[in-house]
Amino acid sequence: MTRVLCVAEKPSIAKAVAGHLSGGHYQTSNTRDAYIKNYTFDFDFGPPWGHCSVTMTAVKGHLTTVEFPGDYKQWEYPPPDRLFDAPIMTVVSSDSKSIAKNIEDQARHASALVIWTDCDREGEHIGSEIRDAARKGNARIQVKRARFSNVERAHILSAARRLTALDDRQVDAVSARIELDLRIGYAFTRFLTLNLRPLGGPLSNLTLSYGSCQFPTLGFVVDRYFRVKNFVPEPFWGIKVMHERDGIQVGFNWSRHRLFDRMSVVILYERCLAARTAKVTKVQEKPTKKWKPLPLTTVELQKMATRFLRMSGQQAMTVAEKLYNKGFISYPRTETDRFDKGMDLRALVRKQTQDNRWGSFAQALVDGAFQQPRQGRHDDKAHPPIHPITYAAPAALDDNEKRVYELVTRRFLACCSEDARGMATDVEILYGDETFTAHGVIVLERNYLDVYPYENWTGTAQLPRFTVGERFEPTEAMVTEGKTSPPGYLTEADLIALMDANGIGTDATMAEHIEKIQERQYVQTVVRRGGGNQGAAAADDDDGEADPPPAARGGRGRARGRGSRGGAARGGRGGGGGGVREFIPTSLGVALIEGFDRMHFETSLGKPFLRKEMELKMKAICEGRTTKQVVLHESLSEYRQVYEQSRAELNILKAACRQYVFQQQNGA
DNA sequence: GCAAGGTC
Repeated sequence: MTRVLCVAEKPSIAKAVAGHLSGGHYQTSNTRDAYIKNYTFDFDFGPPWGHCSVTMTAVKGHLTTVEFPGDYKQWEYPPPDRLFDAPIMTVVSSDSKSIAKNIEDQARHASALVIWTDCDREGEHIGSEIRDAARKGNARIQVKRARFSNVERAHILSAARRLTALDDRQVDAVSARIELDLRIGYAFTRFLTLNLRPLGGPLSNLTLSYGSCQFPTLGFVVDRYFRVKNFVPEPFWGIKVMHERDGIQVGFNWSRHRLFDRMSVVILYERCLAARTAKVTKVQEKPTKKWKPLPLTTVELQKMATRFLRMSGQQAMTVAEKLYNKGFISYPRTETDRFDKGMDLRALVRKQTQDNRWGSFAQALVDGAFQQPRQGRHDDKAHPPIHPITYAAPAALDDNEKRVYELVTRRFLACCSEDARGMATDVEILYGDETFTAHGVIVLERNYLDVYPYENWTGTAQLPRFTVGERFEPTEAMVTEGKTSPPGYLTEADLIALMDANGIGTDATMAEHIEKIQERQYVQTVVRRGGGNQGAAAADDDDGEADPPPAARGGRGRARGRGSRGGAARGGRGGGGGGVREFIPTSLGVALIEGFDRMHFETSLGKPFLRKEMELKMKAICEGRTTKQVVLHESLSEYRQVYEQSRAELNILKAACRQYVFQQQNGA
């Protein structure tokens, strides 16, 4: 009988796959790693192997790391730029030695290896690490790869019978990323630390790290900080028309919205008054919907947790992982916002009917209100959207777990119900030469909103009846006055959204990068008082719309408008109390980003473009348009130039540090 | 002492 070794990316997948392949009949043995078990059973893979004796085990993510040889471990010598072409070694990481040994031992008895890692790039690379470990035990072992995107029984069984090869292009793409991150991260970290420490003061014992993800993340925080700081409010004027009918006050908004010239507005306003009556030119009533949310991804989970649960993204992930390990929710690291057609979602809804908060809602879905969730455009081909797996009674969870579980479950139930429905009315009037509009909505069916308190349908006022062609004299018309307002500092939800949009980090690491730049003392958080607003501009004009900052973009250096809030209370990690945490850079963070921005680079290190470029190059390797060797060569010579120039213009960076960190007033 | 990516 052919002996086959199967290896998954994590213990939970090994267990699930072993369960499906064996039909639940497997033997379990412990390994020297507390979390990893070997499962043995028989399985028929179909031709050519047929009936096999199988051992299924797992790794815990990457088995190996890369490092420099011993003579590059000192910081003082050789100089940091030697790290661009120093040799590097791939070694089994210290906490994975026994796992690698287990695979090596098991491979000795097997003639084939089947890799069951996640179907994403990193998973492909982990597969290659498993392959290397197995070949140490058995150089001639045949290597196959199973491709699966969830752990449903039928899907796993069919994956086992359609084995493919490991995709070495994806392996190469990741190994290029690993090597570049190591060389560039180490080289620039040493460069910054060694060169800026001599400035003394707070710099003398800090580690000034550079990383392809942490620096752009810092860059976002600094960028927003300057947009707030340099914001110059601009006054504007508008016209508002009010009319009362059937006991309802209707506010009509000016179609020109607002103008930045007072005299023009006054003239237009006087023409309105001169006309005395307004004429109704359009009345439109039509059914409208508020769409239910998309299935939950990691990025969305983190954004929601920071907004509604007063947790940091990092905390939310820790809690979600606990819930996952207890089997209550699905894998919490996913980019996928569409459910696989084959999944039995109704069965998952049914498990929630026993709850006394959302049970009756779930029951109504089971009884016929169920709707297939919307399909988003993202699919990582590795994991389904985050959803509850089994019912968790409140008593089984601690406080934070309860809140995250509730969020995941309510989101899931909302996804499986109907969009909210309403009737929208639009009325347009002509008053003088000016057009005004009023908009009203009545909510007819709340549907998903009943189970989803995180959203509301606002502006839901009913309009009184108007008829096309009728004339009326408005109860009131006035000139309004306001000024543009600055954006708020970045909230964690904003920051996560920016990282996501720019491809900085992965769903699993974004929260870590945010932690890292705090640990490095590049940024700090302050608590904005006044509650759960979402970091959008708090508009002080009277029509409730946020204004983009007009003049300030890019115009750094002119310090006007709101000043730094550096003296405000330091944000506690635990959230607590009211208020949303906002990120502001420290003087050190500003100095580093400003320093690099003032150097004469095509693309500054503080901007997200370099990481984006790396992403594109990885994609090109995967698609066979270039190779790992070419990418490494190109990127390293590019970064070597950046390094050379940074060294040549070091005085600019130092000047920025003196200016911001030491508050001295001489620029570059 | 230094990166980013997996996972527990």
